Amino acid sequence: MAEDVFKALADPTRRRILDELVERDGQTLFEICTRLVTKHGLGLSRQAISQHLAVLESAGLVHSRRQGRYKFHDLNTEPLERIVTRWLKPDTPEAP
Amino acid sequence: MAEDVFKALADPTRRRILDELVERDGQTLFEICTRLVTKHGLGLSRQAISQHLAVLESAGLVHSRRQGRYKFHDLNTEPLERIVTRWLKPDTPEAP
DNA sequence: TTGATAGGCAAGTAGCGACTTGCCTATAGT
DNA sequence: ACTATAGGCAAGTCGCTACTTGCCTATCAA
Repeated sequence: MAEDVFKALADPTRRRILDELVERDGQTLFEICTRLVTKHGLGLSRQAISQHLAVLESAGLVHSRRQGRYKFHDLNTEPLERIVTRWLKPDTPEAP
Repeated sequence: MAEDVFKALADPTRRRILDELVERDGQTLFEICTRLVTKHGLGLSRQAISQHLAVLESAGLVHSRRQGRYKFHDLNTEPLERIVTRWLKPDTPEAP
């Protein structure tokens, strides 16, 4: 649903997670945690990030694949392209 | 800020308002109210819509011009185009 | 001027959402 | 078998936000 995508994008931490995944796909929960802490100084618990990833996944923005005791997360930009074109009129002038 | 744009888009009622404005620009508060009620069956007070319009306006998604006792609202899609390209890699394959 | 229309301001309420804490499961290494 | 690592589940707290209610201002028509 578009509803889930918009709600997923509403949170700044979740957008940061997408930022990290667009840099490198296939990161685990712990990798994302340490990245958010070191690079952005966010002091969040592991569960907070886990819940954010669940929201992103149910919105279709992130796919995950389990492998042993690791769970790798991949970015999926497909839902992003759909939602915004909703309000872009077909005659909207493109940047020349 | 992108923050304001994402938060503005997070609410389904505000997205409906954008839907109405993309159909016809320059609507007043009362026009938007009656449209939301009749077309979508939303039972919202006038102030609720007014507050939603304020959020959309401070996000830059809606511009308003006062004229006498009327206030006309216009859609502005410019912020929309910026926000999503953030996660679209340059090598993202376009639909052929 | 009076009444009706279009809109604004402010306080209060209720529910959702982000985050934490505590405990539990499963896989890997030794 | 035992320990450490990677992750999950569930309940509880707290703050934000959507919405309402009540009252006030400004413009237009008669």
